Amino acid sequence: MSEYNFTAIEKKWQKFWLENKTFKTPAKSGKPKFYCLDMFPYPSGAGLHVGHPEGYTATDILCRYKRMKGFNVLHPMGWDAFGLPAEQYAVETGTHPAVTTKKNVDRFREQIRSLGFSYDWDREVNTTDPKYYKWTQWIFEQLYKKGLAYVAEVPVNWCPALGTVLANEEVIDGKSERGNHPVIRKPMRQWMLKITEYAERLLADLDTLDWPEGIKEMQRNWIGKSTGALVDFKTTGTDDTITVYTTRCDTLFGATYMVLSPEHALVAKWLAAGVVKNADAVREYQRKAASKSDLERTELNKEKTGVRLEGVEGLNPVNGGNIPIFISDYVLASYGTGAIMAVPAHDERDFDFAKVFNLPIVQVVAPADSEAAKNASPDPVPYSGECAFTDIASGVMVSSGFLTGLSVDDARKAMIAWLEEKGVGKAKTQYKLRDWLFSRQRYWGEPFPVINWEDGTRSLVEEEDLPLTLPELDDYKPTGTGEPPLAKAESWTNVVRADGVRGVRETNTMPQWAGSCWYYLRYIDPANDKAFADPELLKEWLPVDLYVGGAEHAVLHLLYARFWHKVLFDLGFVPTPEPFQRLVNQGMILGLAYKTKRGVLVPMDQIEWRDGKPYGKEDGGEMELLTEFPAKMSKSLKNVVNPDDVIRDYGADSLRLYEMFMGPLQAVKPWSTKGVEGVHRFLRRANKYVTETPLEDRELTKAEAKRLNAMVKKVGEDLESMNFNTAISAMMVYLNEAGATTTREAAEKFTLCLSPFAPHLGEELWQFLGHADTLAYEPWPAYDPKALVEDEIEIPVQVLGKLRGRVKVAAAATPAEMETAAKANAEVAKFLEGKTIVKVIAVPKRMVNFVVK
RNA sequence: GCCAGAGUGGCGUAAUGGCAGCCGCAGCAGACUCAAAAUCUGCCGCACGCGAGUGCGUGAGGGUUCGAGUCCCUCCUCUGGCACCA
Repeated sequence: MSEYNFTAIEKKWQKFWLENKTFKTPAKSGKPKFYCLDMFPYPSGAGLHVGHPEGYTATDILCRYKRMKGFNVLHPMGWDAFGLPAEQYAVETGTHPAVTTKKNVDRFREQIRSLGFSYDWDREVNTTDPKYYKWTQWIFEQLYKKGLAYVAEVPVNWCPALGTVLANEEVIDGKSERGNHPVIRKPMRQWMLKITEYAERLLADLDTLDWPEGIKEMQRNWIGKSTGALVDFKTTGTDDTITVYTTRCDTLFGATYMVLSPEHALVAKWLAAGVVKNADAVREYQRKAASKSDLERTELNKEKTGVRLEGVEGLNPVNGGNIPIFISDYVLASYGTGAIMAVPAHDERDFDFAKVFNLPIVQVVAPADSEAAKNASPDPVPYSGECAFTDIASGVMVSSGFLTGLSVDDARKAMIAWLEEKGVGKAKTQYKLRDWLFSRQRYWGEPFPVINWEDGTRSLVEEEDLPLTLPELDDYKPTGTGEPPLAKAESWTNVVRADGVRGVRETNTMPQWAGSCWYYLRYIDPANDKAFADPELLKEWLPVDLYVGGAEHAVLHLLYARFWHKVLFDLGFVPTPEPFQRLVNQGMILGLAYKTKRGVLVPMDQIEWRDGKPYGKEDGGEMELLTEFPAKMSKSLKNVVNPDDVIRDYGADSLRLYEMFMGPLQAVKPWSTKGVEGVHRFLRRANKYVTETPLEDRELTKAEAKRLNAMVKKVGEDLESMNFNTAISAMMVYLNEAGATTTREAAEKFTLCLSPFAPHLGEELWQFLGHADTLAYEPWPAYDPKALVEDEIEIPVQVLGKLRGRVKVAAAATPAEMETAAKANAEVAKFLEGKTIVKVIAVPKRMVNFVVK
C-alpha cells in the first residue's frame, strides 16, 4: 500500500462507519459524558462552503479524541430548515418549500458525510419535521400558559410597494433589499414574548458561563441595564402628569425643558383634546417621524429636530419652575417612558437640541477644583462650555439647593430619597432589551397553535392535537394587505367549536429562531413522542459542554435559546439554569480578492494569469498587475471555495487538516489552496512512514523515545486546549525528524495521534498495522515523562541581555556551575574581558546573564 | 463616539517574562530524469561584509526588569459589534 489513494480510502471508511453505526451514542453508560454541539446549518441551495467545515472539523477532532479518552460523546447534527429562501423560491416557481428543503437537506447531509464527521446520524433533527415542530409548538404553549406570550400592536417594517412585512435584515438603509422600495414603520398585530421578564437573570448568569469575554460583553450591552429614577412632572394647562426616566436625577435642578417622543400617548391625547395650539405643526412632525426608518432616525451628525407643544408646560418638581415641552424623534418611544427631562448642560444630546432651539443651559455640576464649584451660589448659573459636562466621577453639585456641594453619586441618592418622600418619583432599573417580536407574516414557519374565537376569547390547540401542521397552499405570494399567506387557506383557518362558536386560527407563523432555540434538547432524545425529551436523559446530558459556531449568533440566537432554557428550567422541564456551559466562536475563512491600483475589484473569472501573476484590464484597456488581498467569499467576486472540489483533488482528510492548520480556530484566516497541498504532502509522507518503512520489533532508542513521547504529549495537550494548528505542527516536526526508521510502537502511536485529525487515513493505517476493528475507541496513547528527561542541555549565555554564546551543561547544574561553564566559553569571555561583573543571573535549565560595567 | 479583539519575514503563523521567526506556503540552489512533473537534500528576516562576523529587527513612542513579541502607560492602524437607550 504505497499509494495514498485518498478517494478510495475515504469512501471505504465512511461506508464502514455508517453501516456499523460506529458513532452511535448510547443514551446512558458508565462513562463520563461529553456533549459537543455544532451550530446546525440552514441548508441553503448553494451547498456547503469552506466556512462550514471549520467549526465542524474542530468539534469532530475533539469528539474523536474524547472517545479515545474514555468519554461517552454526544455529537449530533441537524437542520435549521425553516426560513425565507425556500419560501421565496416557492413564490417564484410554485414548488412547495418542503420539496426544496428536502433536496437541500439531502445535499447538505451528503456533503457533510463526505468530510468524515463522527455524528450519530440516528439523532438527526429537522426543524420543519412535524414530529419536531410539534414540540416547538408545545414549548410555545408553555410560554403562553406562563403569561410570557402576548399579542400587541407594534411597529414593523412594512413595504407598501411589495405589500409585505420585512425582517430587519431585509431592510437596508430604509429600503427593501429586493427592489429597493421604501420601507416604513407600521404598527401591526404581532405576537411578543416577554424576554424582558428574564433580563436580570440573563444578565447575571452570564458570569457563570465559560464564554468568550467579548460575546458576554455584547450580551450585556444588548440587555443594557441602567439604574436611575422615574420622576413625575405636573403640567400646566392639563391635569396630566409626565413621567420621565432619567439616570441623572441629581441634575434635576438643571432640567430646562422636556421632550416627548412623537408617538407618546399624551401627545395624541392633547391633540385630540385641543390643548395644543400649534396642532398642525405637531401632526406634521409626527407624520414625518413615522415615515422614517430606525436608521434614518438615528443617523449620525444629524441636526436635532423637533416641535414645541404650545399651550402646555411642565413643572419642575424640585423648584416649581415652568419649562417648555417639545416632541422630537431623538427621544425613543420604546425606551424608558418615552419622555425625558432635558439637562442640556450635562447631556450631549440635550445640549445639541438646546443649541438648535436656543434654550437656556443651566450648570448644576462642575469640576471639583473649578471656580464654579468653590463659589457655589444658590442661583442658577448659565453654562458657557463648548459641550456638555458629563464627568460623573469628579463632578460636584452646584446651584442645586439641598444637593449643592455633594458628589454626583451622593446627590443621586439624596434626590431619590427626596423624590420618594414627596411622592413624585422613585428609583428604577431599566433595560434596553425589548420584548421579542415573535411572529412573521410568512408561510414557511411553525404555525401558532392558537385559535381566536368570535366571542373574543383565545385558546390553545389541545396538546394531544399537536402538531398543528401547515396547510397546503396553491400559491405562497404575500396577500398584499400584510395579512400572512396562511389566511388564504380558509378551510384550515376557519374552525367551529362543539358549541357552535366559530373561530379563526392564528395565521402568523413563528420566526426561524424558534426551532433553533431548543434543538440541542431534542438531540438528547430525538424519537420521543411523549415529551420533547426524557427528563432522566436531560439530567444525564445537560448542559452542553462545548458549543462551537460563528460569532454572528453572538446575541440573538444565544440570548433567545438561553431565555427558553430558563423558562423550561423554571417549569421544571430541564435540570440546569443555562444551556451552553462553554462557547467557542470559530473565525471566518476569507477568500482571496484582487484589485487594481485604483481600487477596482476584479472578479476571479475576469483575471488573466501571466507567468503566475494576475492581470486585469484597466479602464484604458491596458493590462494591469493586480494586488491580492483577503476578502469575504462572495458570489460577486466569484471567489467562493467549494469543499467538494477540495475533497476531489486532495481528499477530506487534507481539507480537515488544512482548515485546522491555517491558524487558531478563533482567528479570521484567508484561504490558500497552496496550503492544502502542503498538508496533503504531509499526509502522503505519514502514509509512507507507516506503510513503507520496515516496522522493527525492538526497543526505541533514547532519541526515538524522546521524539515520540514529546509528540504524544504535545498533541494531547494541544487537543485539550483546542490549539489544533500547533498539534498538527508537532506531528509534522515528528515526521520530519523520525526519518526512515520506525518501530511498531512508534507507528501505532503516531497513527492514533493522527487519527482524530485525519480519521480515514488513521483507520486505514490502523488496519494496515493488523488491527481488525475501528480505532475510534482505542485508548489515547500515554506518554512517558521519564523519556523526556534530558541529561545535558544547551543554554544561552547573555552579556547585558545580549546573546553572546551557548554552553552545554548538565540538566541538574547549579547556578554556580552554570556560571563557571559560561565564563569558560570563548565567545562569552571576549565580551567579559576588561569588564567588572556586577551581577550574575543564572536560572537553572534556562540561561545565564552577566551584568557588567 | 462607545465596547471587544488584533498588529511578528514575501504570505499563513509559532514562541510558561529567558536563544524571535518552530511548522507550512512561496522563492532559490542541488540530486534523480533524455526532459518535465512528482519526490528527496540544502538555503531562505533586513543591512554591511568574500568570510568569520557585526549592527538592526515583533505597528509608533515612553516605562518596569539583569532580560520585554510577552507586563504597564500614551498613541496609530485594522477587524468585528453597538450606536440619540436619557
